[in-house]
Amino acid sequence: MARVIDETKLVRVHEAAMELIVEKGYAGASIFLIAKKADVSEGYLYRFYKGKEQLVNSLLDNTLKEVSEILDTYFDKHESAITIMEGLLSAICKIAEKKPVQIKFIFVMLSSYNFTASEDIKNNMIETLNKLLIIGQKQNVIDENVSVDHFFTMLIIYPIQFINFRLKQFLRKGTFSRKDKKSLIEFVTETLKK
Amino acid sequence: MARVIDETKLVRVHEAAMELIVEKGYAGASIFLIAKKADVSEGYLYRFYKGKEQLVNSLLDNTLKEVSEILDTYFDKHESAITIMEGLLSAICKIAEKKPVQIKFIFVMLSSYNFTASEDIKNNMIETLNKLLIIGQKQNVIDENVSVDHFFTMLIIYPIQFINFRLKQFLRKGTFSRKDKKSLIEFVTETLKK
Amino acid sequence: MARVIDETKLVRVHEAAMELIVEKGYAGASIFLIAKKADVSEGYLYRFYKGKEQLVNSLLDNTLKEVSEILDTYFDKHESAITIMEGLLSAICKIAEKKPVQIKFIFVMLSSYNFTASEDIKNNMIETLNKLLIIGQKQNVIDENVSVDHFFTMLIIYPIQFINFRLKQFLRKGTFSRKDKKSLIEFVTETLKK
Amino acid sequence: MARVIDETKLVRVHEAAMELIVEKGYAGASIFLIAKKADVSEGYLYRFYKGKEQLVNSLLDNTLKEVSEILDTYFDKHESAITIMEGLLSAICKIAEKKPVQIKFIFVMLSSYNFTASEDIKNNMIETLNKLLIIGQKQNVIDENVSVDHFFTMLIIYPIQFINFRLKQFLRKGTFSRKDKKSLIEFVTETLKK
DNA sequence: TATGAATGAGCCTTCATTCAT
DNA sequence: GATGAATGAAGGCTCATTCAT
Repeated sequence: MARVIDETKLVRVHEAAMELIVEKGYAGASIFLIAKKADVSEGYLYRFYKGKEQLVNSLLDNTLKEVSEILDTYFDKHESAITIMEGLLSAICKIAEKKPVQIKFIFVMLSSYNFTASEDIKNNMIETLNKLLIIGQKQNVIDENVSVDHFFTMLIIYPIQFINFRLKQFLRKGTFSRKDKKSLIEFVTETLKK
Repeated sequence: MARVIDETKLVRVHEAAMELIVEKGYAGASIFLIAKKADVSEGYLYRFYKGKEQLVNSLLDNTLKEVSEILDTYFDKHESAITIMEGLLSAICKIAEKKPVQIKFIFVMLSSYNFTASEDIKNNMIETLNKLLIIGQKQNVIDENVSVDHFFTMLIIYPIQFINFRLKQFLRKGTFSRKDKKSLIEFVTETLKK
Repeated sequence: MARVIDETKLVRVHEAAMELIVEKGYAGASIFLIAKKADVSEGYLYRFYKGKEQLVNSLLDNTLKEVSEILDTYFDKHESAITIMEGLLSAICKIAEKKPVQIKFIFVMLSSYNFTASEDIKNNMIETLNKLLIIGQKQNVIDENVSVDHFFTMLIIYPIQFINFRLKQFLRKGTFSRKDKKSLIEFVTETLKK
Repeated sequence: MARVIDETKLVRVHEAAMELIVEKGYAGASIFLIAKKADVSEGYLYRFYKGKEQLVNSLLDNTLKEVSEILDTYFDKHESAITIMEGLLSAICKIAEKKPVQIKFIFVMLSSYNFTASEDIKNNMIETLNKLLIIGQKQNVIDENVSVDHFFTMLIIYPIQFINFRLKQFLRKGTFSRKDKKSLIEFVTETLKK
């Protein structure tokens, strides 16, 4: 039998790729650098992906899918819109604490005109958010005048941006604390309420 | 007379660079493409910039400076915090209508860990925003609990993101209408108010 | 028993290699493709050959040896030069019908400055052709003025080229029929006669 | 004004490419090696060709066109089929003496299943050869039984093969002398006559 | 023995940058 | 001053080869 596939390796490639893309941008994250950081040969990733672009697209999809699934899970488990929203925000913050690269990666990729989330993930997310908005408005925790666009931007984009400008040290030292988390959740839910 | 011609050329280079970076990303916007689009030779820009990176950094600074100056202008001319904020938001929207490339460019560049606004511009903006926040809270048009971070994210980042996800057609067809403008200004000011 | 299985495998590798080299050239015939076509692992052939180049050299030698041995066989069995030549030409045509890959392979490899027949095979062939030429001239079936060079080119190279330009569809649809065979044998023998 | 194009450079690239392809095959002739041999930068040829394949295709076309044009010239200038054929053969031999690389290059490329002459050149050549065959048969210098296929193979392919097996030193030391030229022309014309 | 996961040298190609004109 | 021909470093990718299993 031939050597067995080392699953750790692929994970290392994923992490190295995300970190380098965040740090140096898509073009700056060369295959050489990614492979070196992941302690893997340059040819390795071509066993799993057709090329660099496919790797990055797959990474973006998986990362967004994670957020999308968190939303779905909360949506399925709970009835209260406020609980769902707080759960989602809390989950996003937890990712920011535990795996800040992921949030940075989403941040970087979402703001590119070259990469977009796959239609499936986008549609699924929009659908759930639509339902959540209606429920929230029925339950009087979201203002009647809030449109889907603002709901989406406020609930998903705003937190990601807020967290990242922290991590990017745009305004102050780059950490995202428990206090920030509380403040963020409150700000978003209050804003949507009215 | 000769000077005038030069100025036009450089402006053409700037516009071409921004358009191409927005469309194809930093790496996709090659010097060849930029020069071609600007109807200028490839070597031309090296008389003014040390290289591509310096050009782009300069572009980002100038674009942000424009926004910063709009803020300063409104801040100097008006006493009412709400008027200043509405003026700023309105100005951002006007840029989005008149020169959408600029807003797209800021959007793309801000969400990159490679490029950052120069310290000067950043500091000046933060200073003014700080003052505005305090005035706004005194005038009871900004909630007491709004921190500088949220104020900045909501007043500057949120509009840019909102506009761009429109233009990027993330949620729906990519236009930014007068109605959107009104809705955006209302949403932001209402949010900050309480 | 185990040996037999091995032999089949190696034969499959040989055939796959020749087919792919003919179809895609030396560089296009990758080890991966050869192994896949032969239903063998990529590492397999390295048990028998030092590398790709050795494999191909060996293949060329074996294929040419086959032709050389046909010539020797006819030469040993028959006295009439015309019978020997016709036998050889007929045998070459038969290969072209039964195993066209072999003829294509010789065609492709002979016209390369990278690969040459091994000295042994070359020398043996030249020796026999020399004898045959002398006999043929004694028997008045080969013109006195025909040199070894022309004899070799006409008897061996010309048929291979003629067949291949047929198969390559250079002039017309790519088949090599019985009529072509007759025409080829006649043309070559007539040419050498006078 | 910018630097002026150095025509010599491109010629050097062409020669280097042909020489290396002859010596090491298409795959062995790397861009690095070609550029080095031509004393040109690696990126140079991409100003004129889209890639390696286009360069080689263009080279093949130009080389074949040269032969094709020689044929046309003789065909237009002379009435006698034997003069035309002798002229063509003589011209091919002259190329072999003056620019042996060209003949070697045609030899190598024609026997590849990956590269073919462009349809235009092929068709033009076949057309002229067809006319020449008919004229030759009318003038009793080409046997009635010679088919187009044999005519083509004998008049074009045979000489190229003969010359190359000389140059390849398959049978003897690799030169192609005046005596060889005479012998070749005689052999081909005699063969076709009867 | 045979496999095929993993490697990394080397390929083709792009493109920021230089500099002769 | 302005051009654009030329460069060559660096990029993405392929594939012959190795070797743990």
